[in-house]
Amino acid sequence: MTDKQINILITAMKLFASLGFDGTSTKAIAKEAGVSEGLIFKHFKNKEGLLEAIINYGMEKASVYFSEVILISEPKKRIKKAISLPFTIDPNDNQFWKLMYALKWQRAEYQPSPFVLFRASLVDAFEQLGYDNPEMEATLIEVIIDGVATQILLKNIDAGTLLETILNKHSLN
Amino acid sequence: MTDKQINILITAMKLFASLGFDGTSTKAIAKEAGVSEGLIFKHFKNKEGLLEAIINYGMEKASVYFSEVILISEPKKRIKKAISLPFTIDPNDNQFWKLMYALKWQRAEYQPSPFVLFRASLVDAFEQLGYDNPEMEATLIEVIIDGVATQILLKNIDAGTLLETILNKHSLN
DNA sequence: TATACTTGTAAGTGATTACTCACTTTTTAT
DNA sequence: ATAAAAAGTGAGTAATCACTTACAAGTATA
Repeated sequence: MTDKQINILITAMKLFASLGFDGTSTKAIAKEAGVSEGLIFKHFKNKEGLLEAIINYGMEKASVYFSEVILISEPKKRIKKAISLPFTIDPNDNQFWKLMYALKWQRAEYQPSPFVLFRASLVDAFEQLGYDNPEMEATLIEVIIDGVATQILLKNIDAGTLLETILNKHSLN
Repeated sequence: MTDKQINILITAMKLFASLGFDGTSTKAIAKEAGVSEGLIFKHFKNKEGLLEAIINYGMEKASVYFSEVILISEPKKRIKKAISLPFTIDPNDNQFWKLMYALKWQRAEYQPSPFVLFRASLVDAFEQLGYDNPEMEATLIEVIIDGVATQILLKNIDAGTLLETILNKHSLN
């Protein structure tokens, strides 16, 4: 991808994140990015293709963090790392994650594969630890991640001691 | 409100919840509700007014549940009840809450007053229990509620034993 | 029954939408 | 240097958007 293409991508991502996909016109994206409207369609075929490109671009960067969790062999450490994920979101990526969470509520079918693998590695960790119901324990971790992400991305809470408190309640330190 | 008005309201809520506010046209609402498009504007002034009416209608019903929490004087019981809230969502109200959560990610400024009072009552409960950081503990409860709601509304998880597990980790039973 | 008011409709309105197309400019390869 | 390909533009397009308006039908009260 060229610099100009990435420019369009980032601009569109910011607008989608703040105004929503349907609330953002291709004209507005072109104006904000400083290119002609036609160029968007030359590069990304249509508006939907632009959204897909944004998601792929973002998930490619994000999957690095998921891998870091999955590759930890010691189960308790893996779970600990998983919970810490939303606390370590790069503020530069805030808009991408806002867009991802907004899409969650509007496109029921959509569930990127990194998330699926991530969940499986959590279930595995709880199995190794001999928990009665590893599936449910994994769900509880997802609950916390979703909840923390919501608080961090929407209100800008002071996450300072929150992580430690959560780890305490789950006996993970 | 007349039956016909409520009919428009419910129809619009369903469409907003599944297609998004911007993704739903007033023409589509009228067709689905079996009324003329003009009638929507006669009753609700404009599309934004329709959304406000939906939110007011839904929050009025929902605030009953918030009140039930706030009115509990024993702090531990109040917190317990708060956590149990998302587990007791009436499936008939699923679409309303999906809409509310979707709006959260698109309308940063919007925060209905029942939520504000609800949070204050949580902070108060943790203060009564002598916690070091009642604000953070309240945030943690909100984290759990947001996370559980996300899981229940989007994936339809078996919430069976999840509530008990959460209450256990928080020493609330 | 006559009058006033609300409820409802159908056919519009200008503005905006995603997208196309004919064309020019820039880049790349030989 | 030249030809081919890619990048980029700007003025279109039909369709759809939220919303209006002129008017008809229904309903309540005198």
